[in-house]
Order: sequence, then structure tokens, then C-alpha cells
Amino acid sequence: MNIQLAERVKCSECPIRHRAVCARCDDDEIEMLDKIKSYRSFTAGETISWRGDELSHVSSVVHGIATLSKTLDDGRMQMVGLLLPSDFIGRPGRTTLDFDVVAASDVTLCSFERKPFERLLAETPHISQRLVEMAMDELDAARDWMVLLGRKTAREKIATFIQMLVQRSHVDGTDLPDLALPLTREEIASYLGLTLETVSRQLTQLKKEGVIAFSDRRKFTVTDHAALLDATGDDADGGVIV
Amino acid sequence: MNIQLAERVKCSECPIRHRAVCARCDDDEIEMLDKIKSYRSFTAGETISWRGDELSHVSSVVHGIATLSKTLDDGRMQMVGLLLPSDFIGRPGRTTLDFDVVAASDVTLCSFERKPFERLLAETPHISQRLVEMAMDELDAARDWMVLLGRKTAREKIATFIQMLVQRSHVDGTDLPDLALPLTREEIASYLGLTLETVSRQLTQLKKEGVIAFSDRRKFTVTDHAALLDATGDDADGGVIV
DNA sequence: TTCATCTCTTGATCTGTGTCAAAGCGGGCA
DNA sequence: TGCCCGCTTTGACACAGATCAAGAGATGAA
Repeated sequence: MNIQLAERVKCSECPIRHRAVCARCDDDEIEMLDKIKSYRSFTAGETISWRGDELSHVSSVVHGIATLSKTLDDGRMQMVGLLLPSDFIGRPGRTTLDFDVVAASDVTLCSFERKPFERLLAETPHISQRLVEMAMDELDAARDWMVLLGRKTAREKIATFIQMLVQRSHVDGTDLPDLALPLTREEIASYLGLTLETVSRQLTQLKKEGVIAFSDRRKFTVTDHAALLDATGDDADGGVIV
Repeated sequence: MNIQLAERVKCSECPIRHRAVCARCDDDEIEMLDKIKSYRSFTAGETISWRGDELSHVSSVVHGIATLSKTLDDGRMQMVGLLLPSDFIGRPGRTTLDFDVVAASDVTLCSFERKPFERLLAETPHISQRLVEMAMDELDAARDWMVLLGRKTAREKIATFIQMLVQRSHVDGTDLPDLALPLTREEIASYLGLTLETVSRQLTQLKKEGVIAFSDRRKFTVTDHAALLDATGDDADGGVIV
């Protein structure tokens, strides 16, 4: 992965500063963070952290996509979160996670050593507050996802997923004509509580209807935003999942 | 509901102190909390707060059961949380919730006025920290529930739900021979992403198999803990949902 | 280039759970 | 006491999505 870039980036010029932990830090605090910071890279498919591993770092995603997933005894798998650039891994006061973190694409993390980070946290209420806000946002997203998993049809799930991608790319300022579909059909299925065959069929269906168009199996454009929104099953305005 | 009790209770003698916001407060802090505190009662079926309502209070549940639920346009409903005694409603830095809060039974809340509570929070890092921990626990629970909703069979859902009830009652020290099933079949269905008919059939099935026994439609005993655990689909040890 | 491998698509069939319907409680109220 | 109404159970049937299976594209290595 792009090590040169990773090593070049400083927290003070972090591309994801607007959402990351350092969002509201002053220069002194940034300097403190810089001291305990390093960039770590993972290649697609690599496991960043196994369920139950002791965590030495807390991290922000700089680029790439990582997944959080849980597995039942018999191998059934459910993704419980998707980490896009600017998302945070790790939590104050806990040293382990109850799910696997896997790099879905090549990933670069901006990592902070856990112990000094927590000391800094204790002295810097606004970073702490920022983490609470992020946890609350995650909780909201998890609850929206519960509605999706519990009540939505396959078609609605797919539409909601695409809508979420569209929205996230707007936020991150990369509103390209072609959106990258960053996951395999199987990973999407795992996220949506479906099988890969159903995902494939529903994507084909939306393509046939002219709602989306593929330039490549992993790249697509939304050609009918209204129809897509309609297919999500959410209220026209609300139902925004971040 | 039991107003006499509600008015008699003081925070310093709060039955739920071990998990509530005041868990680690010293006497001065308890006194501060007492000043901005009141008890509020709701009768079964009453809506405590509608989605989007401005919140004047943050609260802990003292007794009774409340549900958090979300509704899609066409009326499909998904419960996204269950509040048992000692659970907390409200969040720092936000004045609205994105779901309805409904009293499933008669409910008493220990409520704090939001604004003074937030001022207190700013000055009292350990209460703030306690809230972060609670948010993290909720997030863990939400993620376990995502696995349930996305991957488990109806039978596993029911078994997991009962297992959760058993565990929660242990924690709260009310390990009675008969557990109260605090919700209607419809509410259970809403929590588990099922229909009420399926819930009824699965409960009947577990009864037939001798896993649980009913003394009343709303009261039951687990007669075969091993079989119940086995039916949850979780690992023998892990998979604890709180 | 060709082969091997992985991902995706499409078809045929099966099945768990939803839907629709009717009847059985059981508690509260007149 | 008896009726009513909300909750629950049970049955018959339908269907969305899972499962099983085959083959078509891609991608990358030799």
C-alpha cells in the first residue's frame, strides 16, 4: 500500500481532520497527538484485529475500507459495521473488541498508542466529548441498521445500502460520477443479512430498471436518485444513515 | 403506578444505584443530583417521548419496562432497544431522540433536568465517563442484536431473548423461580424482527420440548437451561447480551 | 497466450416465515 | 353472572429469499 503517502501525512494536515479525534484540537494538542501517532498499513483481506485481541492502539481510518464482523458457531457471519475514511476504531476504557476488524481493501490507519492516548483523554475533555459524540452517532447508525435487518425486504436493503454509500461520498467530498462499490457481493450480503445470490439478483434488477448503471462490476452510477430513494422504504427526508 | 414509593426514594438510596449515573458519586455530587431530580410515572402503553420531541430531561428507569422503537412509512415497526430498571434514556449533547420511547408496563423514571444535568456533567468527568461506558455497552448490545436480526432463525431469536431475560434478572438480583415475560407476543415480535404468530408458535414449541414452562401466559420458568443455551446459536460461554 | 482461480450471474427448487383466517382463552366491567 | 374485548393459539396457504448447481467473466501468474 501507499506507504509514501502514509509517512508523509502529519496529523496537522490530516485529510480527515474534520471528523477525526483532532477535529477541535489546538496546536499544542495536535503536537501531543503527533508524538504518539503512527501510520499503519494493511493489505486487502488482512485481519487488523481479531475478536478479543488486546488492543495496543486506537485508530482513525485514513484510507481504505475496513469491516467489523461477528461470527456464530456454525460460521454464519454478520457484519456489524463498516469503517470508511475518518471513522474511528477503539474505545476508551476497553482494551478488547468483541468483533473482528478486517481490511476490505488496502487500508491505512492513523494509530495512537492506547495508554498515552487515554492519559491525554483524561486531560482533554473536548477530545473525550468528541468520542462520545462519535459513539452516539455509531449507536444511531446501529439502530437504523437494526430496522434494516429486522424489517426491510432484500430490495429495500440494497437500495438503502447504495443510498448510504452515495451519502457518505458526498460528505467526504468525493462525489465522483462513478461510485466505487467497495465490497464483494458476499461482503455486501454479510452487511445486509442476505446471501450473495440475492444481492446479485437485486443489483441486476435495479440495473434493469435503470435505477443504477455499472461501468464495471465494482463501479456504478445512480441514474435515478428518486427511484433509489423510493426503493429504500425510508421517509423521503429522514432515514439518513451515516 | 406506585407513586408513594416513587416519592419516597432518594437518589442516595436509589435501588439502581449500582448502574445508574450516580454509581460513583460522592455525597456532594449526590446532593447536586438530588436537587435537579424528580420521579415521573407513566402507565402501561403511554408514550414517554415521541421521535423528535425536545427532551427536557434525561432519566434512569427505576421500575417497569420501556421500549425504544422505530417505524417505517408503511407501519412496519422494529424495536431497537428495551429499557429495564437501571437503564438510561437521553444523551449528552443531543436534545432529541430518533425513536419513540413507550412504557410497556407501568414505569417510574428518575429524571434529571437536562440543562443543569449537562452543566454538572461538564464539571464531573467521572459521570461523563460513566455515560460513555453505558453508551459503549449499548453499542455492544446493539451489535449483538444485529447478528440476531440478520442471521438467527426464529427459534434462535426466541431462545436468545429468553436467555437475555434470565441474565438480566440475575444481574438485577430478582432471580425468582418464575420470570415475568414483560411484553406481549406482538412486542416480542417487534423486538426480534418476527411476527406475533411466529413468536407464539416458537414459544409453544419450546414448551412442548420441556425447555420452558408457563405458569401463566406472561410468567414462565426455564426448565432446561442447557437446552435453552443450545438453542440460542451462540457460543456456550460468549454471546452474552446485556 | 493459456490456465487457474476467484467473483459474479442466472436458473431450478426448497423451505422458513409471513399472511390470512378462525377460534380459544381470560380478565375486567356492567 | 355473563358479556366483551384484547391477547393468544392454531391451521392453511403463499411467497421471499435461501440453497444447490452450473456456467460466464474477470484477473493474474506462468
